[in-house]
Amino acid sequence: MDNTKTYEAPVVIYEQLARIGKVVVHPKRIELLDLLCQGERSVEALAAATGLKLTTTSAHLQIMRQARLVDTRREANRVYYKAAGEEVCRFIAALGDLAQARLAEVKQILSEIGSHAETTQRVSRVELLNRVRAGDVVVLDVRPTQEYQAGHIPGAISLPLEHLEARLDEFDPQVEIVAYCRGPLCLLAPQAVATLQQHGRQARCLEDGMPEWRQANLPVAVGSEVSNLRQEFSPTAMTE
Amino acid sequence: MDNTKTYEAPVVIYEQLARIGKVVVHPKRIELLDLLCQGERSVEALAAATGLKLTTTSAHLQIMRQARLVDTRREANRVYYKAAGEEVCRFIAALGDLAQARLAEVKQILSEIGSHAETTQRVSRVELLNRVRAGDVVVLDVRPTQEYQAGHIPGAISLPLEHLEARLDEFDPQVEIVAYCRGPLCLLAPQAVATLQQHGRQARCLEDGMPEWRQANLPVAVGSEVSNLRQEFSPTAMTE
DNA sequence: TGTGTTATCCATAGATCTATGGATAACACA
DNA sequence: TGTGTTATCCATAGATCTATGGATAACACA
Repeated sequence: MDNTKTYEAPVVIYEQLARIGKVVVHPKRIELLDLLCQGERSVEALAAATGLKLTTTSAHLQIMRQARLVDTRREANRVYYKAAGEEVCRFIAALGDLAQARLAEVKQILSEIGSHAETTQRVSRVELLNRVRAGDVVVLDVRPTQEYQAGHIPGAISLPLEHLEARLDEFDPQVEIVAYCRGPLCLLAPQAVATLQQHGRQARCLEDGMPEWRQANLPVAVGSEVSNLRQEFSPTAMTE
Repeated sequence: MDNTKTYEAPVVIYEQLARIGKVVVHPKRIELLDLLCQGERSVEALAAATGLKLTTTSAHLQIMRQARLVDTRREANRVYYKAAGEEVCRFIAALGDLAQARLAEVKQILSEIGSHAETTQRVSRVELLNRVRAGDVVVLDVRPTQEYQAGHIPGAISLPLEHLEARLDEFDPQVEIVAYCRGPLCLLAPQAVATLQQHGRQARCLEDGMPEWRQANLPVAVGSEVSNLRQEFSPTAMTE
């Protein structure tokens, strides 16, 4: 059978797809991409967030850049990376969906950590918007402060998960809390809700997370925001 | 900063996602998955289709099986593989979309090969259905015969691309031809249309390919089908 | 049971990838 | 220009992946 150009082109196509596949073969690169879907970050910040050495982080970012999945911007000494378009974030979301559909382990991890959280229905974005207007709900952003400042739901309080337990008594058991984080793959909010529920608070997760909120074209606030909890915190405490 | 279980769970999640990412890091595995989205295949058939040795093919399939992206069925001596659900095919489609959006090379390959084909609008599934009923169009399946037999558009003629040139004179220049293949990543139909147009035939591509036709819940025929071209071919010629 | 067919398992050479220390580059600011 | 900061480049040891020949397993059929 002749093996001329007729079949060569499709092979080339698959090699191109594999360039993108190459990015998502390494867990840390998926984590980096997921972070970059939350907003732009410097290399140093990405290294800190993922626990990688700076040089290793940079090496991973080069691989992502070669696949055209990230864009960069230089500002003074710093280079800021971000996801190169919505398609990238949608692809990562599709990867997460597939993993949830096919890998029992993922389902199990999600349900274990968020076992309490998952027994209660998640709050829809529309419902949250209405209740924020009505003022009968506390919105809690449990991501790291940096991500909160890059963009959060207006009126949301920043309380990174690791500080939640120390500040539990600031929450009124009578007022429902809606927590959110990075999205369906992120376990920060389910963990926060589990903790809150264990301590007698009414708490639920928002459906999905911040990137999905953004994609739904809902309002996004940036920077610090004055806390509207009963007790005021000092700004330094808020920004870690 | 404490590095206890708080941040451990998300890491585990990304490792699970990387299990799936691992599948699409190799061009041949993407090709195999794309083939398996066309219908089930024996290991031997997959080896033949991709040009891999049998043992290599089997090794790739094991990796895909570990990621739960394929299901198997044994029938006598043969083991038949298929994509483990629609999510798998949607994921491969998402990968293709992302590649098209981000990689200029992919756009270029697609437009080069199908340069003529792409200047003319593709035919929508609805339009094709109507015109098949009206009988004023020839539908051409240019995939390998095996894939045609696993499922094709009712009334379509099987003419694998490599035999097209030899049988060009069987097509009436007055009747429009609509060619289809495996989907947006497959270049068989665009190549066929380009060849047909170069020889003075009216030809266009169908939007997407067979998997998308299936997903749209449109009728699918299986097995051989009597040709409805002006000239009849012997069944042996039809089945390679 | 014996023979033939198809797929998987096993072992391994060679290729590729990953993490990282050290050097270098790009920049701000004195 | 000199110094400090941030990121990339370079080189490389060690880890992982790929292709494949040979052995084995699972089955049909005599």
